[in-house]
Amino acid sequence: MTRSTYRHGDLRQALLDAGVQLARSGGPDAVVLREATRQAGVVPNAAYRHYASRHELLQAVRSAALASLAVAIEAELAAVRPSRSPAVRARAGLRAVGTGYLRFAQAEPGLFRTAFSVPDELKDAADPTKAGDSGLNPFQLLGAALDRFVEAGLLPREQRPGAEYLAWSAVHGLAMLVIDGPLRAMTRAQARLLGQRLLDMVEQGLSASGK
Amino acid sequence: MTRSTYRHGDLRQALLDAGVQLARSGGPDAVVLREATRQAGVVPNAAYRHYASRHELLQAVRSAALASLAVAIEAELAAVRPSRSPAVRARAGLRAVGTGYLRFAQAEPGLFRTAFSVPDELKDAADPTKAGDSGLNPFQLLGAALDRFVEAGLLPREQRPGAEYLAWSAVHGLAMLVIDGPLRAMTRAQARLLGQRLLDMVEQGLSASGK
DNA sequence: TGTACATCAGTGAACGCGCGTTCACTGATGTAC
DNA sequence: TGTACATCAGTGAACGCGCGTTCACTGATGTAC
Repeated sequence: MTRSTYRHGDLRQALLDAGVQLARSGGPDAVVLREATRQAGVVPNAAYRHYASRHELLQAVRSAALASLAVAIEAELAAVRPSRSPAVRARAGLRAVGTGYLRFAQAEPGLFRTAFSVPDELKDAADPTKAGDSGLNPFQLLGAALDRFVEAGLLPREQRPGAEYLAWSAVHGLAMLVIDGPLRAMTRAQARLLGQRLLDMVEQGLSASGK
Repeated sequence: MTRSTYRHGDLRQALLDAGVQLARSGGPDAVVLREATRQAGVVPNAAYRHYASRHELLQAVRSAALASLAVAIEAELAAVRPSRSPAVRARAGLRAVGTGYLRFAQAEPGLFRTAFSVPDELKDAADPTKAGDSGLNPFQLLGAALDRFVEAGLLPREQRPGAEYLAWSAVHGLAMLVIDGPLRAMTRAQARLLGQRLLDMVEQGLSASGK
């Protein structure tokens, strides 16, 4: 790519876009600084005007990937058909979060893997660059869904703390096995079916009061 | 390392051992052919007498890692205290498989990550180099535990197919989040507790007949 | 039991690769007067 | 409205790095006679 202008215009954004594109097709290792500058039509070291290092660019890409995931979950939540019963609504909401997560992983495996490589400490999670349109990041969206579970009486309040890690584990594990692991030979339909069964399990497993 | 003999003795095994050591401390990317030869006290290209490529060495390391995982699960299974009730035995067996899996992930994160990088197609799973002392690989150990679940009447027979993927997902996801992901700041005790809660969820979620 | 020889495990030197990063620079832009 | 100048985004050239892999070799070992 060649430019007509000497100045690029918005190289910072162009590098980020290129980085996202690289992550999309090859995961975190594919986010190569030199390749991003190539795609932006710029000499390699020009990147250093905007990012202190390759690592910093990768972090920006990661934030963008997490934000995309949040948006995917929000889209699924928005599609939940309303219901008068709070319990039905709560179940549908949790299911929507899980479904959105799994769909995103399947549709954008490269971004998904990037989002969870060299990860956040949980405390960094509040960073707004990782959020979706609602201003919540994926983890917070899950938390909110579980809060509604408690309010609807589907989950004993004393079991609420940490419940996001349980639900998250199940869904995250399936995502990893399907996109990158031994289940990657599955068809999309098989994976979707398995995803729904998994969400059944989580729902049942969370709701049932501890033994 | 220097040798007194011109011949190495068992370079193939020495390279594998070095590879395992590298994977142990740095995951799959750390399995660097030149470094393995360095540790074996041999010139880099000597490796090609025994492995066709770096990739082939990595595959051998992966198999070894899976076998270690199988052994860890078997150890947990062996520690299950006997019970006359088949249901109690079945529950304890499944829990042992999950616990062994999580313990291994926590104790040997590098090997764990290596075991699941660039993974098997499921059909390759029968390879005996990936099995533990029982001759079963981790996936097969899980399957056997679930068979006992069915026999004990804890899982409807028609829900047995694919159930290993559900249980596996949950446990695998937690393992990933804890060793490599946003939960890696957790203490070992916290992680163990969370692991037990997760296994509760799986048990409850599998047993409950579909809604 | 001794010798000739084939085998093949390990050597030595070198390759090309693409990467991240540093340096001193140049030239377009926008601002101060 | 026009000119001088500071700013700083992007350039050009180069670095050292460690990697996987190929080549022609050498020399210890074990076997055949």
